[in-house]
Amino acid sequence: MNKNQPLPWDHPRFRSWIAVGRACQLMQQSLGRALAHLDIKTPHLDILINLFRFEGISQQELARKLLVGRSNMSMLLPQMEKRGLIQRRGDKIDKRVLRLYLTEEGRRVTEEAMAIQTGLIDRMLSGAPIEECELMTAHMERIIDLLLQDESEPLEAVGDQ
Amino acid sequence: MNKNQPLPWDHPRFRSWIAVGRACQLMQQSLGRALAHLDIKTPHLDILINLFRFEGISQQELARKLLVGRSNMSMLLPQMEKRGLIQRRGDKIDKRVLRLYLTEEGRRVTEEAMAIQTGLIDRMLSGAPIEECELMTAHMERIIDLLLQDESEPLEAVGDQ
DNA sequence: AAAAAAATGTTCAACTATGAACAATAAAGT
DNA sequence: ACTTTATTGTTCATAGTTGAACATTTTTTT
Repeated sequence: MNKNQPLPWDHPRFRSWIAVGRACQLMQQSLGRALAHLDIKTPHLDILINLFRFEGISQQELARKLLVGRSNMSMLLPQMEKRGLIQRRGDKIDKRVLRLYLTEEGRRVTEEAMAIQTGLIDRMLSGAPIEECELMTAHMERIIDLLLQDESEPLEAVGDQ
Repeated sequence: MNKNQPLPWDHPRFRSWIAVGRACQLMQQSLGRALAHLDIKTPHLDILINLFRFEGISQQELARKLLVGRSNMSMLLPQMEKRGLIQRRGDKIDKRVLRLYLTEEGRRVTEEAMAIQTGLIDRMLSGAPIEECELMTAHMERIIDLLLQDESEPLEAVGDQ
């Protein structure tokens, strides 16, 4: 089509997003290493944090919040239950759903892991004033909203050339 | 330790980073869907973009740029070569290294895929003025630098309690 | 020059994540 | 009440990613 278009790396938004992706990737790796001594990995922490905040949530709801498939939860949760971090109890009125609760041990591990994660994030974002962080949050949440909308729609024509 | 500490979701930097992670996750998924008709996936595009920019790079250098292991490249590159997107030629002076080049087909696919990706990014970041994008880039690149430093060091005590 | 150390790419076993097919239960339609 | 449709969680085959062990080649040390 249009040759001599500005190359992507001359495009501020493109460069910006590439950097975001790389930073995420490295944060994930770094957090994984920092969590090793607690014998949990980052997917487990994601789960624990959500249970800490939304106790009694169902597996389905949890999967939606984490943007993963239900089967993923079916893999991870039983193993976390065996490790004594969480407990699964059937809902009394709807016998299909399993509701999730932290054990005492789970709550302890979660608090410690969250302290580690918060410490890491603080160190990494120490150069960003609070207002700039909140601005970033706003941008990211807008992106999340837009993409969740897109997920419902089948996506017709992309690009208007 | 300290009970009654402010919970992480009251912490602006924490909330900010969680949102960044979710946005990345969704962007990845969305880009994957938008790329399906080209018969490539996001890891392939990452590779293609880097070859587009740094033609003649070695597998090792490419792996470092993408923050993945060498074995990953050994898996993906031969299959991309069979698909006719790239070509691997041994370095003349160092017989260990394989240098990577785009084929004509590869360049064509890369340009189309980059247009799709740029379009998606533009749409998602349309609410963010250029200066804010560049500010974000600066923050992210600082994080990347810090984390790459950390990777070298063994990481001693975390947290100052 | 010979030996030791390092670097590059490959292979392989282990682990993770995913989506489709499935069983059990609930809700809606008739 | 009975049938159909939808929802929840599980299982399984598939595909992607990783790190360790390895062969080959280069660099450094002796």
